[in-house]
Formats: sequence, C-alpha cells, structure tokens
Amino acid sequence: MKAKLHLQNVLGSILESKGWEWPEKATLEPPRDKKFGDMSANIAMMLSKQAKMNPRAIAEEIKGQLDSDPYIEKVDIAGPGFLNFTFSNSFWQNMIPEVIAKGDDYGRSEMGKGKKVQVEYVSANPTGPLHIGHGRGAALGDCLVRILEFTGHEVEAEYYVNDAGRQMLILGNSIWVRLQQNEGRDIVDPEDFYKGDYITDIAKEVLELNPGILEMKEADSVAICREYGMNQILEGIKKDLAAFDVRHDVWFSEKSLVETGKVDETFADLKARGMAYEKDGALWFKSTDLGDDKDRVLRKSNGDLTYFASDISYHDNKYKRGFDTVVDIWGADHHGYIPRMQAAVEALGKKGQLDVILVQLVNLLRGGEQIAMSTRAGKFETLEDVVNEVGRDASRFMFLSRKSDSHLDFDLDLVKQKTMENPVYYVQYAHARICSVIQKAAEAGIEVEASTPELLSLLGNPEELNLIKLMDQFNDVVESAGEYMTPHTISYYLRDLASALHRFYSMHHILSAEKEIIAARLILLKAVGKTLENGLALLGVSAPKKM
RNA sequence: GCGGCAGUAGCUCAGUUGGAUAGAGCAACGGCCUUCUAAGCCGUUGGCCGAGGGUUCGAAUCCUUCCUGCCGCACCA
Repeated sequence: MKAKLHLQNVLGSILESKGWEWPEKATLEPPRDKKFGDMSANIAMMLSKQAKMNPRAIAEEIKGQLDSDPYIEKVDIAGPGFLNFTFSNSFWQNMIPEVIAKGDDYGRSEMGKGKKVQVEYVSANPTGPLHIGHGRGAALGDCLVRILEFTGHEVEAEYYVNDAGRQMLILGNSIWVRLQQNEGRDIVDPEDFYKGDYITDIAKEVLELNPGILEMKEADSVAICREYGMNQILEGIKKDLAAFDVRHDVWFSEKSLVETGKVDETFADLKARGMAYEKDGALWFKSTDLGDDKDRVLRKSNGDLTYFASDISYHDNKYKRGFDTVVDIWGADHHGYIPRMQAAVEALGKKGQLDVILVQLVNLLRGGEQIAMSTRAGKFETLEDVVNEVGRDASRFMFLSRKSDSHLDFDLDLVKQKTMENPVYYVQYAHARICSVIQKAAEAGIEVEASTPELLSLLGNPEELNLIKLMDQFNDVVESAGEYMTPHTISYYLRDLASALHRFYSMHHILSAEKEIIAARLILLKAVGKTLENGLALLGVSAPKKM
C-alpha cells in the first residue's frame, strides 16, 4: 500500500469522526527536507477556519488518534501546524513485493476512468520532410499518449493531414516549375516556392512516371505533381515517425472534410446558433462573443474556405467521434490561434473540452553554433538526420527533459556526448547496472528469490529505504504528469531514482555480502529495475540490459 | 500598440495547483577503481528567485506597475 493512500484513509476517518470536511486544497506529500519525515500534511492549517481552532491544536487532536497505527512510527507537529509522519521500516519493506507483482503494470493508474481522449500532434503540412522542431512535438505527443493510457484513459493518436489548402497548391506548383527547369525551360522561381533538394528529386520521379507530362494542359500537370509530391512526402513523414517510434492511429485528411460537405454542415450549425453571419461578401465567425479580440473569416469573399473554417469543422468532427477531451499539440507560433479555436469549441457546445499544448521552438546547435532553418528555402536539419546521428533514445530524452513551453537548445554535439550533460545515459546506465548484477549473481548460482518478510527486513540502511520511498512516488509522478500534461516531470523523477540507485550501488557492494543480504538486495534491485523500465517506457526510451 | 511565454547559481534548467533553511546537472576545486560496469560515487565552492509595491500566519509561486528577451497579432496555413 502506498504511504499517501494509507494516510488518506486514516486521516479521512479521523476527520469524519470529528465531523470535519476534508479541505480541498490540503496536500499530502513528501516534505522537501527528509528530516521532517516521510510524509507531510498541511491539513491542520487548512482545517483551522472550518473547525474554528488554531492549527496546532487541530494537529494535536489528529496526532492523538494515530498512536495505535501499526505503520506509522512517529508523528510530529512542526512550524505553524504541519503534521509530519514517519513510517516504519516494515511498512516500506512490504512495498517491494507489490512492485514486483505488478511488473509492467507498476505505476499504472485508473485516474482517467476510461475517459476517451484524442491527442492530435505533429500534423505538419505534407510539403517537406519533418525537421527537428516537429521532432519535439512528436516526442511530446507520443509520450503524452503513453502517459494518458497508463493513467486509465482511452487514447487515440491522430495526425491531421493538411492536404486541401494553399500550401498544397504551392507544393504542386513548385514541383512543376522545377520539373520544367530541369528540362531546360526558362522559368523564374515564383515567389511562394519550396526550394529544397527533395523537390528536385520528386520532380525527376514525376517525369519518369509521366513521360508525357510536359505536353499536358498545365492544370493537369500541376495536379499530377501535387498528388504525387504529397503522397511521397507523406510516406516519408510516416517512415520518419515510425523510426522515431511515434504512434498515430488515425491519419485524418482535411480534404475529406471539405469534399464530403462537412464544412457546410458546420457552417449551418454555427448559423443556427447565431454564431456566424455574412458581411462584405464573406462569412464570419462571431468569435468576439466568446473572448476573441476580433471576428474571424470562415469563407472568403472569393468563395474559398479559410484554414480556420475547416479546422472548426475538424474539431466538430472530433467531438462527434465521441471524445470527451481533445488535446492539440501546436508549435508556439500558433498561440495567437488559441482564443479563436477555444471560441469555436465553445460555439460547438464543447466548452472546456479542448486542451492546447504549445511546444516552443527548438534551437538546433552544433558545438554551440546555431544552425539556421527554413522549410521554404530547403535549409533545415531533418528529423531523420538527427535521429540517425544522435539516436532515438538520446533525442527523445532530450526533447522530454524540458517543459514544453520553454525554449529548447538542442546541441547535436552535446546530445551525442555520453556524459551527465546527457542524462539519458545516466538513467539507462542505472538499469543496465541492475541487470548486470542480477546476471552476475545468476552466474554464481544465485537466483532472485521470492520475497519473505524475513528477507525484506534486512533492507534497513538509508540508501535502501530511500530507493523504496522513491519507488513509492512513481504513481504520483505519473498521475500528475497525466493530469497536468507535463511529461518532463517523469524525466526528472527517473534521474532522481537513477541517482539513488548509483549511490546505493557504490556504497554497498552487493554480491560480497552475506547470503541473506544478497538475496534481499537482489529483490530490491529487481523492483527498482522494473520501475526504471516502466518510467523509460513512458518516455519511449529503451531500457538496455547492457551498455 | 495589444496579447502569449519567459527572466532562479558562472552555464543549462527544475521547482510556480501559496508551505518549513530555494534544488539538480554541468563547469571549478579536492577525494574514491586488486571485488558486482568509473557512462559511476563522495565532498567543497557558488543565490537580492529581473526590479518596486501589495495580498497573509506564510510568496520564487497570487495581484499590480515597470525593465529585458523570444514569439504572435491576415479574407496565410
């Protein structure tokens, strides 16, 4: 049983017997400083108003009820009225079999109660290969999907394919122009033009597959270029994401929305709700009613749909597919777009059911020097190149080691280094060490035994207890990462756990101890290894047995 | 101009759902390998949490004014 859960139960019944309500903001957490014990509660301070007593008196009342608890060794009252709890060693020791029994499910939670959540991420326009910035969104989205699933949500991962807009026209035109230039026609690059080498490659392929393309009507030629180009690029994107171990369950086409008349349905819906109106020959969305700073155009006066229009329809479609919550992961340059999208969701009657996570820019560096990037100019480091150069584990961990809304410096030379500046190795090394010791033990004829209370009672030094207490926190870390959508907290947790393991490892030589102690420690190591493995799995990073 | 995010140790960053003496890594300095992986461990040094004001038992955290940086403000996507 978790320490926090035990306290919740015990304190809950004490409060009930006193007729006090559990204060909503009361916290129950390990104190920052270990000298205050294992768990700390501010509940007495929170109850003070309700109970009309001073906090310390309330704390005394609660403490008096806890004397008989078999797991709690000590209760202290400190400062303005903190209740500090110290649990008995046997309480902690008994956690270990639980970790081992749960195995791959250790840390799993029912928090989400089966809520249906959709996470849409990456969704880069299929106009060029993915670059490093997309990689961050990919790592974050994929990790979030894993965390939400692990915390009891039903999750679907989706990629929105923008195959209907102006960018696609530019892509088709770029390929067509390049194709003609390759054949000696004297055509100047248009203003909006993708210039990357991949355009040239695609142009060559198009010509090979369509030898007569130069003689066709221009519109047909461009259409062929556009379709072929988009499909090739999309295939490349899928391949890159697969290599990065990123999962999308659904590839949703923008064009399918437009062609099936879904956008018109959404317009009709909005008009019926009084949220859309005609003006100056255009159709407008009345987003100012819902907190946006200006109304937004849905259908331009020339009859074209805006991106926003199909996006509203797209979100409408998401909710019609039955998701309770929709999460969009966007680049930070889209932040100005959030108010109108939230307004749109509200207009659809789904207020509060859209979470937008912004991912800040990635500065790609090499040896401290910034590498310039631009898709249009074809100057960028592709995700594929980066993954090939520094590896999937190192790049994923790097992306997930920072809050999503802060800028990230991604230094290729640094990420390749196998030092502590690159914590992925530190965590993986902890796991590999554990496997190595267990392996060495097996070679000496010592297998990991089933745990008994007698064996576990031998685990009493500070380093051993510290490892157990950290493992106990894994659930809370995972749940909070899911609730606040902050995957980076798992990276930090794993670093702490790895650090505790390394410390234990270097202070206590395992295989040279007495037989029973070896057995007990192997059981502990097995549990720690499993926790590290589960945590790394949430990040999509491997847990190697050897390094 | 309006808005978003940021400003914490020399560097890169956690901590921000109000809690106790603000943390980690790197860098610097000093130790630890004849035993399980030194990609490791231990120790020392290092802070006006951008600045001022406010809210309260208590503020890096909330409110407010200001300074600095990045980004966004289309009938583009």
